[in-house]
Order: sequence, then C-alpha cells, then structure tokens
Amino acid sequence: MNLRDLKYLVAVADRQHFGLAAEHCFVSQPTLSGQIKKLEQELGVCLFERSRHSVVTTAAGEAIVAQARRVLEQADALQQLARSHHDPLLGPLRMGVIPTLSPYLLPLILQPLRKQYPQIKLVPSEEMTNTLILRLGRHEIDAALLATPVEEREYESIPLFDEPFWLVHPRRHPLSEKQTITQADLDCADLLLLTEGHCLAEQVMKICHIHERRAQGELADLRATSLETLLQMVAAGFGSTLLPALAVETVSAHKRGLAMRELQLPDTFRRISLVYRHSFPRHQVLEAFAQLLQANLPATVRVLHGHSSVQVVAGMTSKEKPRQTRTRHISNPDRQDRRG
Amino acid sequence: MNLRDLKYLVAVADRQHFGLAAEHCFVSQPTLSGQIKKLEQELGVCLFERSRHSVVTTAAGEAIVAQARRVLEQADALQQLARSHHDPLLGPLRMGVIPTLSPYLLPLILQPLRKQYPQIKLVPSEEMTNTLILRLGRHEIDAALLATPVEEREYESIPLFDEPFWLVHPRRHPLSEKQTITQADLDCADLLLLTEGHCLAEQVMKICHIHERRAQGELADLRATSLETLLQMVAAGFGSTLLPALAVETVSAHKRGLAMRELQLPDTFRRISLVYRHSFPRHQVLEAFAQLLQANLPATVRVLHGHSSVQVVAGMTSKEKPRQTRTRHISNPDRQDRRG
DNA sequence: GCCACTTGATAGGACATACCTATCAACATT
DNA sequence: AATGTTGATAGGTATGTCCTATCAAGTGGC
Repeated sequence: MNLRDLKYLVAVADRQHFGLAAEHCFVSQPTLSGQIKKLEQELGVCLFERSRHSVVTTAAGEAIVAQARRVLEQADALQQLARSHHDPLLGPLRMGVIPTLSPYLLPLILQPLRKQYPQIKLVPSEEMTNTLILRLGRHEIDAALLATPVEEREYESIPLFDEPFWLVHPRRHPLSEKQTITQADLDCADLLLLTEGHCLAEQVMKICHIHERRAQGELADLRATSLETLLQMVAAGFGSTLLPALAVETVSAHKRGLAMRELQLPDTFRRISLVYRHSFPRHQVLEAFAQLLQANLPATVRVLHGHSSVQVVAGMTSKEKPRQTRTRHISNPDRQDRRG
Repeated sequence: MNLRDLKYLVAVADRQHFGLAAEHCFVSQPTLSGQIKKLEQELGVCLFERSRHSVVTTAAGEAIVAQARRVLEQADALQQLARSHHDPLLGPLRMGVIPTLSPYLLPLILQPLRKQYPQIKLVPSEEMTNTLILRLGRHEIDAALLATPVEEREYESIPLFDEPFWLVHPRRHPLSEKQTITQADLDCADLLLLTEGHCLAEQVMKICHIHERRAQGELADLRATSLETLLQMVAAGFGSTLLPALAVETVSAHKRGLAMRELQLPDTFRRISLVYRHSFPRHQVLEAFAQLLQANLPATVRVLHGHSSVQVVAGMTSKEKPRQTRTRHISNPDRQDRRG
C-alpha cells in the first residue's frame, strides 16, 4: 500500500470517473486504472463498481475511501509539521552556561535575541563545565557556553570572545598602593576562590600559581559558591580575587569599598566558546546565536571574529556592523577602552 | 513520501540503531540508511543526529516520528477495514422485492438466512418493478426479486422459481361449477386486478386476454392496491382473480368463502428471478442468497436449479439436499402435490 | 599498541515498479 | 453507420528500491 495509491483512490471516489481523476493526479488514465486495480487486489476488496458508462464506489469502497482520507489527512499533517521545522532557527535551543558567565551574559542577549530571532526559544541551564559536557553528550542540551577548550573530537567550538580578568580587592588593601599589578603581585596575593568544579577557580589558581603555593598550605580553605558570595567575602576583607570582565560590569556600580582594575598581564583572560556536538544538525541556529551574542557584548571583552563557519544566515537582518577587526588568537592583548 | 519510509523511520526511532532497525524491516542497513536520508531531504528536516557510536532522534525528529506513527496507525486501520470486507457475504445486501412477492416470500427466508448466513444483513425494500429497476441502476439497491425478465444487458438474472397462478373466486360463483378451468373460462372471467404498475396485473391481463376485452370497455375500473385488498374484494363478491402460489399459502387458512385452485393451463405461472447489475462485485452473496431462498420454498412452486453461476460458496454448510430434479423451462407443468 | 568488531555511509549493479503511448472493446450519441 | 466516450490492455522506458561489497571511524580486548 502506498500513499500515492490512496490519493488515486480518493480522486476516483470524488469524481466517479477514471479519466478526470487521472487528470487531477497528473498521470495517464491507464496508470491510474492499473494502480487502483493493484490496490483492490492488495486489499482483497472491490472498491469500485465499473460499468461501461459509470463508476460507482461500492459499500466497502465507501468505508475504505473514508479511511484513506484519514490516512492522507495525517500524512498531510506530517508534511506541514516538517515544513514548520524547515527553519533551523525554530524550536528550542537548549543552552548550558557556566555559572560565572550566565548571570552576566544572559541579560545582555535575551532582549536582542527575542527582537531579532523571535523564533529561537532559548532554554538556558546553568551548570558547571563537567556537568554541561556530560549533558551535551547525553543530548540533554544542544550547546554550551564554556570558558575551557574541549578536547574530545566529538565536540566542536565557536570561539566567541576573550574575557579579561580583573583584580578585585578592598579599598583598604596593600595592593591599592600599587600603580600597576605584576605577576609577582598575583603570585603572593591573598586570593579567595570559588568552590571546586568551577573552571574559573582553576584558571585563577593557574594564573596566580596557587597550586604551588597550596602545596605549602599557604591558602585558606575558604571557598565561595558564587561570584556574588566571593565579592562579599572580598568586601568583608577576607582577601582579594580575580573577576571576569562581564561580572565587573554589573557589580561595579553598587559594590562599594572595592577596588577593581583590569589585569594587563599576558594570558590573564579566559576564552569563552560555544561548544556543541559535531553531529548537531542545526548549525545555523548556533551561528545566528553566536553572531548575535558577539554583537551585543560590551567593550570590556575582546570579540573573536573570523570563525570560518560563521556566516550570515538566510532571513537574518545584517544591520549590525562588525565592531572590530580580527583579533584572533591574541595572547598579548592590546589595550582597550573600558567602562566602569 | 511513502508509508514504507515512515515504517523505516519509526523503526530507527524506536531502536536508535540503523542496523537493528534494518533487521526489523527485513532490509539491508544501507537500504534503510538511504531511505531515511531521502526522507530527510524530502521533508527538509534532519530527523536523526548521527555520531559514530550513537543515533539520537532530534527534537524535530521526535515530533515527526510521533506524527508518522499516527499515519501508520491510520494506514493499519485501513488494512484491517479492508480485511473485514474480505468476506463478500459480509455487509448489507440491499434487496428490492415486488409487493406481490415480498410479504409471502420474506417470512420464509428471514429466519433461515439469519441462521445460515448471520453475516448477511438483508435490507429489503418493497417497490414495483419499474421503481426497482430504476433504483438498481442508481445503485440504491444491490439486487431485486422480480417476476418479469429484464432485457437490458446492463443487468443479469438468476432464475429462482416458477410460481403458478391460482384462480380465486367466491364459493358461490359460476366458476365453482366447473370441474376444470379452461382458457375460455379465463377469457371471460369477471377479473379483478391490482392497480397499474404491478407486474402481476399485467401478467393476469395477458393470461386472460384482458387487453382485447378492455378495448371493448368490458372490464370495471375497480383496481386493488394490494393482494390483501384484492382478496377482500373477491370475498365481497366483486369478481374473481388470479393469485400467485406463495400468496395462496398464507391466505388459504383464514380466508373463508373463497374457492382457490391452481391453474393447470400452459404459461399460467410467473418466473421469479434475482436481478442485479452485471457489474455488481459481490456475486457470492447473491448466489448464497439465491441458494438459500430456493432451499426454503414450499412445494407449491417449482424451483429452477442449474443456473451455471450458482455454486456452493465457501464456508457454507451443504446439509440441505436438492429437493427436486431439474424442471427447467417447463411450460407445460407436471401435476404437483399441493397443500390447502 | 594492535587487531577484531562495531557503527553508519558510499558505490555500483540487479531488479521491480510506476509510468507513458498506442490501442482495444463496449457503449452512447449523432 | 459514424463518431465520441468510457475504462482496460499491451509493450517499452525510466525511476526507484534493493542488494552486495566496501569504506571510514571508533570501541574494546588482549
């Protein structure tokens, strides 16, 4: 049995005429006759009573034609459904974001996203890197915004931007005296960290050579569960810390008693990438998302353009101009304007 | 799009594995891969996310697979429906019967029919010959029990039985004196007739040469609308009439004051046939019906066997023995036992 | 680290099926 | 009788589906 045959069937039933039905189906009359005959044999039921000058649907035929209509109706619904999924931007985009990025990045893009790509339904989830990668592998999320490179060849990345680290300490603190911060200052700073599992904690430890120092038992075991808590601990005078630039944006206004400045040392930034399964079929939505995200970043971060697979997506308005020339793979960052 | 492809689709979706799905569909894995790929291109939607070691249905795929299940479900219902129509005996058999036969024949066969062929749903309608032929042509009925041969090649007939005519007149009537009835007796009888349109009226007029007599204005215009009325008119002394044998069966018991005898003259019977469109596809139900009807007739009629297309239908119990040797095309009937 | 085994994709050829044109047989109309 | 209509049939072609053989990439055991 075949959907085509069923179409032929209802065409004949509607017209009680093989020739007209054939015309309607854009096939020749013998073709249609043959297919109807085949269908009748297959079903074991005579569907039409043919006489020389008329065709009449049999009683059994009436019932079967009615059912055939139901089949075709559902098949039609399937095609409409498929058509509604034609737009790769459409549908949910389940996006994992690390906790040290999510609360500072999402507010920047939610509104522009809804404005420019209303069909993208962003479903964010905030978890730590390891969890996100696990969930990515389990197809529970479609992509993740991570600050660490992913090695597995199963995954691919679109580098989005480099986010400098800022040194944060109480106003009344020895570091306030320093005109410029050096690596030596970092190496001996009284650093406060996030709990284990946060990639930010790892990165800060690496930048400040904390692994070596910890071996000497120098560092307190005091760990914060969020950047918010961390800042409060700094404000309370427990020590200093490094903060990613986007987090600085939001806290600078109302956190008093804190001194913050961007680190100008080499490799004192983290690279934020959009990571996804190599096999994820809706590249376009990721590319659109990445492009929109980059277009709505503040100047405190360094946007990375030039990812080969990023292209203007069909139907996308291209009114946003490139804000920056290529600054790819910069490990010795230029100075930049900054706010706050 | 094809129902086969949809089967492949749900097979893969159910197993998340091309090889197993192919096995389930009794095709090779490359075949299945190719068809799924074709389907994806046709629908313009990626249905499965394939990686080296796993297959996962995409979000769009989930929706489309669910719809595909609905299509297949309806298609399956169609096949079941067709299967339920496999038995050609099944379903309604819309049978037209002429009024001078219906009330006397149907009681004889309804119970045996229900007992032997419970799947046949007989839908009788009682109308005059012309109307029945019209309705037959309009496919409003499937067959008709008529007493007149039908000439059009569009229709075919199964001759069922010859029904003798009986002469009916009041006990106190000149004809009561006669030992035997001759053609001359008929030619001058004071005959009462059914209204125009009844084939019986035509036949009686022909047998009794009433057309010639009417030209002379001899006959009263008094016409009965039914055999029941006709008998009452005879009982009331308005005249005599001819009655078909099956009608005699039922009235003989309670109609008093009437004398009835079977005519022994040539051609004083009518031939009852089952008439149907040549193109009617369910021959079997007609043959089964004809055979059952013949098996349940009283001895007052002469059953006509030997119709070439009458055969024992599959599933039919053959416990009824032939009650009579062939008496086909007898125009000079043998004497027969008779009741009443 | 090597080798057997698994996965789905690809290539090329065999076969089945659906399609076409041309034609027929039966009937209706002119 | 001639013409036009109906659906069915015949024979050839093109498309589509299927197979086997093979590949590429990855997994797991030893």
